[in-house]
Amino acid sequence: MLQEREQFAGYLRGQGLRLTGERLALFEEIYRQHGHLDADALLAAVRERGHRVSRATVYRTLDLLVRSGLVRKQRVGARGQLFEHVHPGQQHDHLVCSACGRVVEFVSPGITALQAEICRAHGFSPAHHQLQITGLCNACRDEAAAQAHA
Amino acid sequence: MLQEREQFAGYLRGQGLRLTGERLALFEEIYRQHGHLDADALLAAVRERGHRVSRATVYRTLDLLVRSGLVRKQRVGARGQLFEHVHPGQQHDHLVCSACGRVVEFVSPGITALQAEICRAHGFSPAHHQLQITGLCNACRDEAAAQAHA
DNA sequence: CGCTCAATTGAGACGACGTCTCAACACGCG
DNA sequence: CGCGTGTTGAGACGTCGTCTCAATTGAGCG
Repeated sequence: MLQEREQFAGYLRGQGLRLTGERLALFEEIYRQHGHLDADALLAAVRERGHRVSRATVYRTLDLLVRSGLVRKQRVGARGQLFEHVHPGQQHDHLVCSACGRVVEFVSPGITALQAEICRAHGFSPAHHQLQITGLCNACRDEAAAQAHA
Repeated sequence: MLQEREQFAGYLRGQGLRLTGERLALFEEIYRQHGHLDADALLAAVRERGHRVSRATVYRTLDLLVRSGLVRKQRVGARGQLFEHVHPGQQHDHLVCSACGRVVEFVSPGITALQAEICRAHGFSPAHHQLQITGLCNACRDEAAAQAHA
């Protein structure tokens, strides 16, 4: 994480921007979190630690983090966008249960190869991909089956 | 399309719902369109043909079409959700240019196999998937290169 | 054919989410 | 210290989708 922090600081320096307390607090919080979280959750978590930060600053800082390549922004599930810090060399994707909304992460080694091939065929330079499989998780499938019986 | 219309009518009948003029107009319009479109575009297209339909009805009908399995709803690109009628046996995915926002469809035969394997490993029953590759299209890559030169 | 009642609709209020504006503030530098 | 630019918070604003509710429609039935 120290390396990432240096990357963030370097990006800001290079753009003539400042590494303020708010930005640092948001950066650290997003790296403390294991999975994805939305802007509101991030705001709540940072405030929980005693920082006074506004919603606008959360979105502005997330935008900077995305630009610096440290954070990924995705639209997954029903609404809103989720943020998560980038895991170097290990991009994961999502299984979404359409009944309970649960999101499970998985790693798909085969996807990257397919991605490169598809992009070559269409003249695209891929930056990253986002695969989302929608379906029913174990629990919800069983529940649906039980209801169908009754 | 007659078959699909029958499927829609059958779904409605089965639920004790009615096949009204508004629903039929929306159904036909979404099948006239080749690719994806958003709710506003659909509303405009239907009004263009002389039907008076409200925004609420558009969303309500789209929901019915999704439930009946005829239409797919996806979040792709920056904001909003896109709708498109289902092409039987040929699910396509999307390349999104992060510079100009252009969306290109492609078919990925290998994805379905990977999908099934991943779901098996995680105890999911897949309903469908959504793969989105973000990057730069040919034109925008050239433009970016030209700007870097100048 | 007209009744009845549930389904459907349109208009607009509402809610979630993200962006923008602007005045006040902070920080680096001469 | 004072200047200038970057940053911030509060809240207004815009977009997109949902919800409410009164008016309307339409299918089934006598």
